[in-house]
Amino acid sequence: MSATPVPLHPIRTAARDDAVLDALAAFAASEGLGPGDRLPTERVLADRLKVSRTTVREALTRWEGLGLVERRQGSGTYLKAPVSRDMLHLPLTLPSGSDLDSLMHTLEIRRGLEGEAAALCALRAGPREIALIRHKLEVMEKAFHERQGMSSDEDWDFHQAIFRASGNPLFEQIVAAMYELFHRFWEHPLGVHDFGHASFPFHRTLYERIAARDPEGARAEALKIIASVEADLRRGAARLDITGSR
Amino acid sequence: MSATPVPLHPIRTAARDDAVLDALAAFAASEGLGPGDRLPTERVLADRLKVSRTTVREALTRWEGLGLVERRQGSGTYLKAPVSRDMLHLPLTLPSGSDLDSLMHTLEIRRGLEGEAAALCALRAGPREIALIRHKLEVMEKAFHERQGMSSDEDWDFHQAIFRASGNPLFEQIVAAMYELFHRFWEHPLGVHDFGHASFPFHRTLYERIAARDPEGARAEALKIIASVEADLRRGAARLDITGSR
DNA sequence: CGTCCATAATTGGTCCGACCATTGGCCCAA
DNA sequence: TTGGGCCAATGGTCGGACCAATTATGGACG
Repeated sequence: MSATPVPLHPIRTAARDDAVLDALAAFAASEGLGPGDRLPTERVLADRLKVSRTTVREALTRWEGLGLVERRQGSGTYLKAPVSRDMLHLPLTLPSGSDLDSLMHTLEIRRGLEGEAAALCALRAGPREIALIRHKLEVMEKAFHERQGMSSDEDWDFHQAIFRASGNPLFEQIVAAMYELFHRFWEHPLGVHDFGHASFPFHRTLYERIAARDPEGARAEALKIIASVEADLRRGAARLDITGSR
Repeated sequence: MSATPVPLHPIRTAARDDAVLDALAAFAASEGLGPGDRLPTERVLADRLKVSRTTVREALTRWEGLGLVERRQGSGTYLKAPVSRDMLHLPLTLPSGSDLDSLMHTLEIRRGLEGEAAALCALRAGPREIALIRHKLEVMEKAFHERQGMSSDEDWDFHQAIFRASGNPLFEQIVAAMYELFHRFWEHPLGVHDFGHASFPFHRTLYERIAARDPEGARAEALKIIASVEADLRRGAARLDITGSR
């Protein structure tokens, strides 16, 4: 078979659902609708778009499944996330990960991405971004000393600032999903009440390597943080003798 | 804020849709249905489950949006991925730019993940996995020589085999999304008709490092592939003088 | 005047029956 | 064997109806 350079997209004859979502995204953009805002009722949409309510509902159902929208019976349909006409929806489906392996898997992804993001951040961050990262670091350190332990929120704010300074929005979104995945099954620190403690000093060294515009140094420090969390996780797992089942 | 150990699942007022999906997942499990298999007609499901076809359709629409299922009018509804009652779906919405920067962003993600996956693969792959990777490599090399150039499909098959051998299903899913994001705006090789050509030899060296159980060597070879594609992309962009807009 | 509660209107959730568009198999003829 | 045309099956859309939860309304009562 000879090469077929053209992907030959299958022709979409019926794209009514997609058309509804496109129109809705355009509407949200023109109206400046953001998360929390309420969008028109299904009946209004059906009337305005000249389609049946069934079609509107099918379209909204898809957005609901993607977590973009929340429907409240008797109240209305509300935006949960910013929507746009050209967005890529990446549904990650994985076997119910309440076991140690799944937690480790999220850390493996983070190991790859956090190192890369830190390196890129050291290359691209401007003075303003570096100042912001420093600020987040200080907030985190303050919270650490006050509460005698790592604080998830402040810790995430710090990492988030680094991702944003990397100039690549994909880092933040993917790692945010890993964070959520991780915390969904990490309600208790597995009996290790100083969980994450060991990773604390590396946050400052990571900041220093970024401020020094040292990509490889920053990457190394970021990897230390992940390795430290991994070690804590293994420690807690060994203590609780987690075997894999929920 | 103090720790709130209980996730507090939002109250599910209406669980009819979910009940349908649960029943369908159970059915798929009992029948041993896998990807590619066709599942019962909407009308049959509605009759069997004692719900209306509308409800069945809403449920299937959610699965369709999650990419678990594919509907073909006039033919039926087919499984695209293994489904299970307790499976975690983490929808991820990414801004999909159509400019050069976005293409580069996907490569930055791949740089982090492919290196990590290659290293893990070298650590964990068993003889069977390594044999499969070798086979995919040979298929790719054969296609390369026959068509005088890289072939996307065979190339992806090779990388996919590596991801699967890494033991972490997240790698394949995330990078698959990056692939899609990349190819969505890369119909033509930007005028570089030997696009990807330079990355060809590194595929074999990558395989050799994996077969030798050399994690860091495998990581290095994987990074060479990404760097090569990046260089090609910059080359094509420079030629076409792409400035960012589509 | 303000508060409280029953009532009505609004809105999403489900159901039904019908029809359309596409697909795929079947049969028959060239 | 091949080709075309017919036809049943299947997903897609439609309109209308009713149910359930929520919210707004407005009057009664302290």
